[in-house]
Amino acid sequence: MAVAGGLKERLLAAGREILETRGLKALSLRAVARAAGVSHMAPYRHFADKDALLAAIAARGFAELTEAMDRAVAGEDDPMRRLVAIGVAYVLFALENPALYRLMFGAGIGDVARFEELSQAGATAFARCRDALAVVQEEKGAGDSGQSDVALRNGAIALWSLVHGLASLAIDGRVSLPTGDPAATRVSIEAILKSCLPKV
Amino acid sequence: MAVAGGLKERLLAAGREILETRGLKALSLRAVARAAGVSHMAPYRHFADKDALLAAIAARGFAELTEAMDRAVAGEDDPMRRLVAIGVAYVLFALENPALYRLMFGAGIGDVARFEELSQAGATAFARCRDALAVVQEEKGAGDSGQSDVALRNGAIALWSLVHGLASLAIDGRVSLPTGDPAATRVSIEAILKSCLPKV
DNA sequence: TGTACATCAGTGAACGCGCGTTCACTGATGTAC
DNA sequence: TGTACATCAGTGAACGCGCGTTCACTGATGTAC
Repeated sequence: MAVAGGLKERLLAAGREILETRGLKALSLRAVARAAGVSHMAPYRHFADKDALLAAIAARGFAELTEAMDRAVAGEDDPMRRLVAIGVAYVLFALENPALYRLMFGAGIGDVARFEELSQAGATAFARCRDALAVVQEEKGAGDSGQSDVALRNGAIALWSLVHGLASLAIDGRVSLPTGDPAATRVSIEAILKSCLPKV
Repeated sequence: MAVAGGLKERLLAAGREILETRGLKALSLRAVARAAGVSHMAPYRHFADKDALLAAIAARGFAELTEAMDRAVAGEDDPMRRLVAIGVAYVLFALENPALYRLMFGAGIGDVARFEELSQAGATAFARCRDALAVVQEEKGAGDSGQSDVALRNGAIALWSLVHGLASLAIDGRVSLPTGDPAATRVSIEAILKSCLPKV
C-alpha cells in the first residue's frame, strides 16, 4: 500500500489531524496508524518509537510557526512594526493550533532532549524573534556599544517569554481573547504586547 | 487507620510528593493511594474522581504561589521594586516546583473548567500581579485619567504572560537560567524581567 | 445501661480498556551471476 | 533469460502493564429509645 508521499508523510499528517480534532491524549501510536489506514506496527518502519513520531510532528510545527512569522513581516520595513507583527503571528499560530503548540513544547513527549531536530526547529523559530528585536535595539541605541549583547539576549528571552506566555495562557483559557472576529483578535493581542514592548 | 490530619490531607501531600519526585505521568490515583498507605479505593471517599484530586492539588499550588509572592514583597515599599520582587518570586516558585506548576495550568487534568476552586485560586494569584502593577501605573501617570482601566488590564495580562512564559520556558529547558547559586538565579531572572517592564 | 439501627471510612476482588512493544511472518521488489 | 538470494515495508497475533472505576463487603463509631 504505497500511496503517493510515502507512509512517513501520511503518518505525520494523520498525527496533526488527530492532534487538532481529538487532542493530545488521543495521539497514540496506534491511533495514528489507524488514521493512516495501516497496521499499528507499520509506524515502526519510519520511527524508532512513539516519542520519535511525536517529536517529528512537533518539529514540523516549529517550521510552520517560523513560516507564519516570516509571512507576517513580508513587505513590512519598519523595525518596530516588524517586531509586533512577529509577536502577533506567533500568538495567532498558537491559538489556531493549540494541541500542536503544546506538543511543540514537550507535552506528552517523554524525554524532549533526545530529539535534536526538535530543539533545532525551536531555536530557529526563536531566532526570528531575537533578530527582529536586534534591529529595533540597533535603531534605538545607535550611539552606545558595550554590553548590548547581554541586553539583546535578555530582551530576546523576555520577548519570547511574553509571546509564549500569552499564547499559553490564552490556550489554557486563563486569559480570554476575542475569538469571533479575527481582526479583533489581532488588535487585542497587539495591544497587550505593546504594553510591554520597548517604546519607540 | 485514622492518622492525624485525616486521609484527605495525606492524599494531597502524597500527591505533591509524587509530583516532584516522579513527575506528572506518575501521578495516578492508585499511586497516590499507595503512597498514602491506603487501598486504591479510599481516595473516592474524599474526591469524586481522579481529576478532582488533581485539581485540589493544583489549587493548593496556587495558594502556595500566592504566599510566596506575598512573602517576597513584605517590607518593601517602592512600587517598582515590589513589582519586580513579585515577578522574581513567581518564576522561582515555578523553578522549584516544575511538575506542580504544570499541573496548576491544567496539564493532565481532563476538563479544568469543572473546578471552580482551581480557577479561583489562579485568579487570586493573578490579582497579586495586577495589583502590584496598578500601584506602579498610578504613581507614573498621576495626572491622566480616562482609559487607564484598559491599560491596566492589558498591562496585567502582559505582565502575567511575561512571568508565566519565562517560568514555562525555563521549566521546559528552552531557556537556561543559572541554577547553582540561588542569588545568581534571582539576578538573572530580574535582568530578564526588567528588560520588558515599564521604566520608572 | 442496653439494644437496634444508621452512618461512614476504608477494603479488596474484579472489570474492561487502550496502550507500547515483541515476535515471527508475508509478499513484493531489487540484484548478482 | 533465468535462478537464487537479500532487502524491505507492512502484517497481525500476542504479551504484560497500569489504569480508573464498579461492586459488594467489613468493621468501627454515633444515635434513638
